[in-house]
Amino acid sequence: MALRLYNTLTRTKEEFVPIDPRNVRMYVCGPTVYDFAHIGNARPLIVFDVLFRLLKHLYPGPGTAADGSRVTYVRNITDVDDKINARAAEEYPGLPLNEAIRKVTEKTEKQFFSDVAALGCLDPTFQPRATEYISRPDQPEDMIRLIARLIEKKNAYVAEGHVLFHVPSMPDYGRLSNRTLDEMVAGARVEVAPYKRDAMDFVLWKPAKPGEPAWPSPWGAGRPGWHIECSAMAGALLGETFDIHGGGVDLIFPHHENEIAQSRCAHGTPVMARYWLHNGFLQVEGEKMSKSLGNFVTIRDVLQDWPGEVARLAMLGTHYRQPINWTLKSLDEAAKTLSVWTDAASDDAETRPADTVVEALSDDLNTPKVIAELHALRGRAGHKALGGSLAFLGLAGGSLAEWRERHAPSLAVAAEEVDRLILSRAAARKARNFAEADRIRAELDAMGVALKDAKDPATGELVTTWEVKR
RNA sequence: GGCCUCGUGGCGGAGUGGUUACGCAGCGGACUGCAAAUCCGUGCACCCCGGUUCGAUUCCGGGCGAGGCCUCCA
Repeated sequence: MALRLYNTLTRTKEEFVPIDPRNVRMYVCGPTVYDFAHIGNARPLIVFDVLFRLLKHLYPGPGTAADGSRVTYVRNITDVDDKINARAAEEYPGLPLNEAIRKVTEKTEKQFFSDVAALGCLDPTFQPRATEYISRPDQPEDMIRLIARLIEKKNAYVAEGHVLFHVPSMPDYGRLSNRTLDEMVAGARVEVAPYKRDAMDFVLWKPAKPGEPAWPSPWGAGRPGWHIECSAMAGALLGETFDIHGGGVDLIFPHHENEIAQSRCAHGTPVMARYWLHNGFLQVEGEKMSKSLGNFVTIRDVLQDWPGEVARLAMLGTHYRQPINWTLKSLDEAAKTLSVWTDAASDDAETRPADTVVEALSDDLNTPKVIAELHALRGRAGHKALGGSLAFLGLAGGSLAEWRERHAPSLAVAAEEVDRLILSRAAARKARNFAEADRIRAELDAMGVALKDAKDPATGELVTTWEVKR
């Protein structure tokens, strides 16, 4: 079955045809490591992890990717940025800035890795750090060489220690975000730095202020602009043109537009990536998530209360391009649903995902449809492929079981006491003394114990089980 | 102001030019001494106004409403 993906570049759903089926290549913009990742950050992590899994499934077997498979997935880590500097100075005022920055990035990165793993995401093939690709002679591409090439090709110029990309040098700049230069100039609301030739020009390299981290370059000691990082890392690890580039909708402009400008102009290629995928935004309880509203939710916060698989399922309940409303209710529902599925799948030895699941995913990652298919799978005799499908989707991580165990409310009385009461109730029922039986049931209920009567299908005998009410 | 996305039943959320989404909740039934749990069944929808069409929730135009981008942002 063919994979179809919605391409922002063409605003249509297109059949996915890889450039090289022996090595399908995908790049996704990763985090800037200055603070805990929030639940909005979790969306692209999960969405593109699902796509990664799907690609691996659709392109199985040995290939020419770095790990010998047929899929290469790159998700970068931005570890050089103004926000990092600001945070470092704020958090470790006594330390030299470089040292403080290292502390912030290391700590944040560690937390990030633990967050994504808990959300059931597989490790990407590469997770390059921006600082490692400023100058990188052992790789086919790095930021310094990329910038030098852009200057050489007259797409960039040096001004007051900065290197700037000259936007008008690229005739079809704006294709991804579907806006023309004129429109952008008309809409510009930012004060233009005096050294810019054009208001739209953006920074490739900027001089470091005293005390700030700096790397040597032909244009003086400084640091890279944000956009050039992704162009360099993608170029180094995926080549001049690759298959899929992903990220949040908010990155379309200017980040992805500028990435395209840099990479295409430097390489002289008609496209940077063939398919551009963008996930929609996330709201929390119907409101925009922001620190001022006090509804800022980190992944860590969520994982404190919920298993990663539940958060993942809640996220996949909405199609990735739609806005999603992150609510307690949806988490609660996801927990219930996943519990039911997990119980049903416990005797399912299948390791492959069901065809219907793969089919739904292949239609532009229609995960809500996938969920419907999982419900259908549960209804089917033997639950064939339910377990395999859950594992495939990263929904069988095992922390759900721990969570259910942990959230089973504790009981004030000993289990033996409960068993004793159940026995006397059984005796009362046998004697058709229902008043007494109901009294005992009410007593247990008051203790937080719920009873379930069932007939043993083999013997026809009445069996009473109990559980602690939540 | 420019650009983009979206508007489906009580709620969440797919999809389609004419036949069931699916889940939760509700309702009915089975089971039960009565319940609970479970199972089975089931009602409820396509923002408004025009247009195209034999027929539109689905296509086109307009309106209203929500969100995003244009500045760091997933």
